[in-house]
Amino acid sequence: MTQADAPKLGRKRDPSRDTDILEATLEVLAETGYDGMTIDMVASRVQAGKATVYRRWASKADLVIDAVACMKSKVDIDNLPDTGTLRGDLVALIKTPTIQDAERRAKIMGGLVSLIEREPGLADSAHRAITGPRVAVNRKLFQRAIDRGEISADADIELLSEVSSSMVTYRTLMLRRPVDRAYLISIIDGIILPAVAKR
Amino acid sequence: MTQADAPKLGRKRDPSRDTDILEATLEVLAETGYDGMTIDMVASRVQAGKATVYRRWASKADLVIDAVACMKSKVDIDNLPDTGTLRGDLVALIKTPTIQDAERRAKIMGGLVSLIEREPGLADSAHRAITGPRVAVNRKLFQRAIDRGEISADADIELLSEVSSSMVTYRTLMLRRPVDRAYLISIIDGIILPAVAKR
DNA sequence: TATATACGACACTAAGCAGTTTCGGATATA
DNA sequence: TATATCCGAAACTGCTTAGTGTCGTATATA
Repeated sequence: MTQADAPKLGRKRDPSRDTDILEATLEVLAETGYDGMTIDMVASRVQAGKATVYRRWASKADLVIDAVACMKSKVDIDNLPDTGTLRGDLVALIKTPTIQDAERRAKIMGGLVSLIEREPGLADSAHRAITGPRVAVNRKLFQRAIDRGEISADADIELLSEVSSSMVTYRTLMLRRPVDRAYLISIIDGIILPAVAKR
Repeated sequence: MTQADAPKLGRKRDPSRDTDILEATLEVLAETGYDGMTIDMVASRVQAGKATVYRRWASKADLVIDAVACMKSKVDIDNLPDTGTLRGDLVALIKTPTIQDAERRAKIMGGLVSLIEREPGLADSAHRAITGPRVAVNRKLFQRAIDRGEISADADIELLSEVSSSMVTYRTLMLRRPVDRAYLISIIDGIILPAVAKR
């Protein structure tokens, strides 16, 4: 009953094409932005025809929205480092693949700006899929530090959790300067930790 | 000699059309972004013909780049408030027109993302014209606070000066949430001031 | 084996837009 | 007054691209 109207005859759809196309969509989106991206760029990147794309998604906007919604978080929030100090935890999350992922997410976010302008409802789900997971990780690390009495209990955790995402996005999209280990460390040591220190 | 090849005959160009068109360009850019903007939108907004635009700028990109470069800073860095405390100075800069200007600049910056992608050299001048002035103001206020011994002398002034611009831009473009007085105050009291406090 | 659908490839349509040209009228010089 | 340039308006060209349709082929059911 779950597939009541599923076709019984004919060649089956290849589900691996779905994920291939969604992944290619994110790549092109990060490289050229929504307006610069064409369906042909996406299709040809995975050796597919446009028809194969339009058989699955009704429009370019639908494809992009779905691709963003299907993004997976790179960091497992249920298996975070626990070094005993907030600084140790934050620094432990700075690894080459994590940095690259952060830049990639910033570029995807930038590619979405013009689409969000036209579909404001997308802002929420975009944030939830792209930067939300990292903000949630920070929030959890801060809360843990408060619970163990390491940092000020009345720190504005919500706002502080968004600092690194905001600054990485800004640096990547607007300043076009590289996000490297030294920059992320300077955010931790120059802003985050001083701001939460007990006094 | 300065106008050696200036035409002697015929109707003169109306210089007021230049500024009208540049101003309209920034408006449309903030509203629809670079890719969504058409020359007709800009021209018709100030009751001009496309030919009048193309007589002055060779291309859409040239027009936008010039419009951004000609942006004026809303805050006069040589006439900053001096309340005696860093918090007082920062709060004194939060006025309705300043907030609106900050949101407008964020949207212009967002509208430029796709153009910057194609012309990376633009990133520098865009930052200098749009958010640079506000960062410079913060830097000056911080330096003054250090000079009077109010805040920690080894605070990372450069980074801290960029915090508010980063977060306002992020909130406006990505989260699409309003930037109001309460939000700006929370940045000051929840991040900036705690981070620079002497200990 | 007959039928129905998916596939990649590609031709095709329709719309939007950058940039050019043309027009009648206005404004400057000589 | 003759000439040259500007103006707003609008027609026009050329290109790009979203989305559709078609083709020959591959793969599923019955």
